[in-house]
Amino acid sequence: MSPQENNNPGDSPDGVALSELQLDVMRVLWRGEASVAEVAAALAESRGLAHTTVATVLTRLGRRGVVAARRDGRQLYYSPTVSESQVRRSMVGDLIQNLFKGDPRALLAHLVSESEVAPGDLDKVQALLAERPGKDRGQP
Amino acid sequence: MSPQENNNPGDSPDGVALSELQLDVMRVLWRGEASVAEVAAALAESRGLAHTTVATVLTRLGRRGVVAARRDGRQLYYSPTVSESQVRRSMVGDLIQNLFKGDPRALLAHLVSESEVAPGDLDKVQALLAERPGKDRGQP
DNA sequence: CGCTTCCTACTACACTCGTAGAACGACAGG
DNA sequence: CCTGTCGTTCTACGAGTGTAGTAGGAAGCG
Repeated sequence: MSPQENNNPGDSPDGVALSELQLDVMRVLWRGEASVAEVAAALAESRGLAHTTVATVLTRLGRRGVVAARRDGRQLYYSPTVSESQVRRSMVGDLIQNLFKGDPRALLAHLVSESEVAPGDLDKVQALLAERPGKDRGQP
Repeated sequence: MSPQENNNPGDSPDGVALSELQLDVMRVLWRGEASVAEVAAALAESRGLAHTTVATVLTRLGRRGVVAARRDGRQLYYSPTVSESQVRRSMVGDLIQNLFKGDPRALLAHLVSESEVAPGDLDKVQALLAERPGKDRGQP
């Protein structure tokens, strides 16, 4: 399969659930386009992966349409086709659906009761978000 | 494998990540001990599963130590060995770790910026939690 | 020009999950 | 007593994942 046109006709992945490794890889790509070697290098510290492993992961992500590959010489440069916030939206949504009956406020309650967030935090968050409106909904 | 003593020596599952189906099954058990048939019946509406499928799922959950089986005649009655909030803690924790660099406040920010929770919600949640202190941390 | 090096593509394997059929044993009804 | 019924256990299979080796081609070095 040529990696350029590896996007199946039924593309545009809206339900994007990624594993831990896949997220680690994506996080590298979200910092900018990267070759297999660059991704492998970036993950070398945290995980000692063979670089064919990284290649496999990227190929499979490509098959799922969540990254796109551009060939330059014999090197492949990968870039994400989904933004981080898109993935967050999707995965947090799934979690809320599965674990909190679809009620986001139940998750909030969990956070508070687990002392993960304090009463004052919401104000701060609110203030922060007010400063930079729009944020990064939808990738550039 | 006899389902009574199916708990591996390295037991006590603290990292409990469950799939959607597994959660559906657990939700039934959290309402009280149930046989395979009862679980299958409870899920019959939402999912048309063969009851051997349910049996398989329960067996596998048993192997992982998240449910315990009690035999009565030739029937097996399953009950959870982990509480719902334990699972929530674990899975929300994972999500925060993987998607929000371990910062719970980043998840809160996401919730707010996605308009999943409104500014006033935290107060309500807080009030609710104040009424019933302790809640159900750790199963009975 | 030939050999080493680097990269991708293919293949492989162990494991989990969703899903379910087949086999087998026990119990109840005629 | 024999046979059907019901429940568990075993086996199976396709898909996805983590992980990596091998093959094959291009590119550079001497």
